[in-house]
Amino acid sequence: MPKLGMEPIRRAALVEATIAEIGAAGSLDVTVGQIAKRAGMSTALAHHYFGGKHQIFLAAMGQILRDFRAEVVEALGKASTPRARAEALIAASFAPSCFAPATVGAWMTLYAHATTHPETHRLLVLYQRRLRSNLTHALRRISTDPRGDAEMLGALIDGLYLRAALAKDASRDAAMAAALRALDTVTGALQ
Amino acid sequence: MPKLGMEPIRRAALVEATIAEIGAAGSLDVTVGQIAKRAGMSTALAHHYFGGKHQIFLAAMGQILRDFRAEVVEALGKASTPRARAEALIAASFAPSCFAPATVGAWMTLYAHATTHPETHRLLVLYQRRLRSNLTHALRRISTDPRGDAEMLGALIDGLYLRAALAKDASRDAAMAAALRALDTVTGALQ
DNA sequence: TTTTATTGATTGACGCGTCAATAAAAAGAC
DNA sequence: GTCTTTTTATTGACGCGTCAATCAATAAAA
Repeated sequence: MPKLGMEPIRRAALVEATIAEIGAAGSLDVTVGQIAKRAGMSTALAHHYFGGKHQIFLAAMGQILRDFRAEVVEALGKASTPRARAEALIAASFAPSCFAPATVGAWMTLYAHATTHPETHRLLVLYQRRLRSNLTHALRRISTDPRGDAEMLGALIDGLYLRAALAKDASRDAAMAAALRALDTVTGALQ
Repeated sequence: MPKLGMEPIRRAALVEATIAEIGAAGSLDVTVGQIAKRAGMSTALAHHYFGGKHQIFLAAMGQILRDFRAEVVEALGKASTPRARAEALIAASFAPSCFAPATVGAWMTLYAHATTHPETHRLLVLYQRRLRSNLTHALRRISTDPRGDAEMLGALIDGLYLRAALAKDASRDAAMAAALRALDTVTGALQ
């Protein structure tokens, strides 16, 4: 009983199932069969709509980045001062959703695959460029070297996230506190 | 023509071949067959000496960490002042050998697998603990908060490495410079 | 003759992607 | 308003390749 206009629904279901399956497995060692099963369809249909496994994964990673971006813009919207903008960026980077198993697994494999797959690499640089741009803008009035400090803070956020996400006792708060402390140090002279 | 005492030789050859193959592929998507071929033996022999693929990879990652550690202790040996020790740790973390394709690939997959494989996770925390310990010791006399600053610097180093290693134009120098700048900031008050 | 070294061949499983077939909705023909 | 055709949806089955791991067999050293 083919209902028309299923394509967007199926695609969304597959992306969601992919993220869920990545979270359950903790890695990208997930088969198309598992994903299709969770999404309630056959493997053939998954291939029909996406063309291949790689494209399914790419869509899933893109979705995760889009979700993260939504969280960022929402947090930035509530911030009025430069300082609040910087804090919002940090808070978004260490939001609970970033520590969901699926998100962590996706990020780690994003890193691992960035070295080989150019499309994956493009997704990663997109994220990094946006974060740097946002941080630079936030620091424009409260740092003596917005560019350099933004680069430093961006790398620090990634490093802290890496450690917190991989630690068994997900120490979200400690990581966020460390990032905020660094922000204090950076802006200390102008505050 | 079985020569005796081949086991350590074969194991070393397999580990070396694994690292080389990871570098060539840029990821852990490497088969036992490829590794064995590069090491000049049959897949059966590789299994005979290591028992399984996972153990071969684990041995290779352990070797990479051991190589890194050797580089660290050598750099630390040449350093006499606390400041020089901190600089040596940073220099070792951004040494050219850390940017060899094989090393980058191994690190990224180490991160990716740490979420699932406990043994891999143990290797990672071993590295992190050592780096933090070394940094804390180096900062003991030149920072007002050696513990906190060591944690921050460690995360910063990881984050900077992550970005530099995955950038097409491997910007080693810039990353190292950023880390040294952060060291300046941290020790500024006591210098 | 026992232990160590070594491999070709094989097995068993798994997974991606394809294809033919089925079914129903939409669009066009008359 | 029926009949036909095309488009969209959907799946079971399967081919083809890959790969990890095993085994039986061979050969030399102890």
